[in-house]
Amino acid sequence: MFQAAKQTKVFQDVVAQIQDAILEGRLKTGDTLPSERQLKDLFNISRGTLREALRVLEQKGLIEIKLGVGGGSVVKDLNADQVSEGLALLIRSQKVSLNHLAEFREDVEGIVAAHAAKRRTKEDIIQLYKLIEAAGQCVADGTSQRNAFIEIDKQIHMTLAQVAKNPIYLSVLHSVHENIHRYYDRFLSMEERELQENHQDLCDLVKAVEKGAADDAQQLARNHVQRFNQYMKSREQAERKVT
Amino acid sequence: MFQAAKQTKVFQDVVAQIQDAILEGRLKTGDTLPSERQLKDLFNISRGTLREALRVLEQKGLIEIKLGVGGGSVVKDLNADQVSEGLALLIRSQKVSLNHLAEFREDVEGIVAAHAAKRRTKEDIIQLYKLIEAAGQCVADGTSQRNAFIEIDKQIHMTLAQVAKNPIYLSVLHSVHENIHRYYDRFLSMEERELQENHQDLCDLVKAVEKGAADDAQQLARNHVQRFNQYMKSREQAERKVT
DNA sequence: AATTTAGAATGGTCTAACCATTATAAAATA
DNA sequence: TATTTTATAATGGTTAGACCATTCTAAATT
Repeated sequence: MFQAAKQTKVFQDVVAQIQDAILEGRLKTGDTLPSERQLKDLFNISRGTLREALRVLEQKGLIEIKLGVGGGSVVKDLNADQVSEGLALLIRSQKVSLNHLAEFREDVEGIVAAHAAKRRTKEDIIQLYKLIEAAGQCVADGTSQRNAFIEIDKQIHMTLAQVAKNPIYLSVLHSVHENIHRYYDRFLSMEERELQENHQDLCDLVKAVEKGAADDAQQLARNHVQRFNQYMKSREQAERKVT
Repeated sequence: MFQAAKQTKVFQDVVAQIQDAILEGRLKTGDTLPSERQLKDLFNISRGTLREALRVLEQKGLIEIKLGVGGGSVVKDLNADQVSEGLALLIRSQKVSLNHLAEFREDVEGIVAAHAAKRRTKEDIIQLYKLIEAAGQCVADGTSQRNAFIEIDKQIHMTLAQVAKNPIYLSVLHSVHENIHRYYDRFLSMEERELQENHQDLCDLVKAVEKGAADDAQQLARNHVQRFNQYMKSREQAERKVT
């Protein structure tokens, strides 16, 4: 399956060979690569060099390395984790502010809603209404279910991205939510009134999507996100006063 | 509810320490880390383990490793490379099609143009007109300057993203262009008429940005990208017939 | 039958050496 | 003197072999 390695840097050649095998489907999600001691002989390299290659593949999100008997390198299902980590690094290095992220989210969620309104199927709508109902239940249960509500809110947004039928939006939105929450979770303490407002937003949004009203859906999604952003900013300021 | 208790793996601890130092500014862009043999003593680990950590940091885009005397690990300036590579992997693994990427680009370039129209300064406009002029020169010089034209076209789009004053769009668009060109360069063979059309598109777009007409700018940008996308698709079909 | 224990396979780490590349200083040359 | 060549040394790249830590499995024990 593999060839003996040669190039300027040996480990890069190994990375390229295994990566290609994965991307071309010769290695599928869930497949386990041979053990390090077998691989090093297959590639005719030392174990240290092989391990550098595996570490790179792991960091790329292509494999996962498990310990112990029956462990080894398992081919991972590709997802948005890398995009997400890239964004996270940009934020932590202060090249991107949370305001930038908030604006970006507002734009993207608006577009996603518009696409969703154009492409939704009956099944999509059914799924969305299930989530809306679950969210409503959380609101009815009061602020104790706040975290549950926020989780469902996120699920609704991600579902809309799926309904939009363009996986890039799914990846991008996943990254955005991932990073927004990483830095804003500490502020979350919505009152019941705010929960209800948010729930109403989502109801209106899903209705617009159901009707296929792309422009309405886009505007509703933008308003919803904007409200969230403003809430977050006011929370941030409140915290600064304390500090 | 709980978080992983401890980093059992030594190299991960080293990655975290160096990464934090970079992100918190204790290590700045261009700084050179101590040599591997010094670092391994500082961390009190073996060189192999240290090198695994450095490989991870390199893959994350945080450092660059140079060979020879005076070489070593240099702190890199963070850019969109990681986001870009993430997207590239998603495309190569066929989780994302080029049509998806084209749609995404159309949306994003439209929004970027709208933001740019709202936030442009005099200096921005001057820079844009310089690029427009350079592009016009390429068109005048005929199809031999095709590649130069496309390069300037790309620069105009990236400049608009800068004018939009949100670095996320810069990163995202950079990633999109990177990946579009990686897969479409082979098709590029525009005729003079098409070059002129594209140039006219860009002129109109910059004028709209100058006037602050966000909606117009958005629509013009979308049309421009859409034309490019359609051109690419027709090219792709033409190639398929040959095959 | 359930539990405990021992073994073996696998990744994680360490040590110590040698190879390959490259900037710099020394030496040779024009 | 100025330029070119060569040697040196520092640095990353690679190798080899050993041992430790984790974890699944099967044997041994209860």
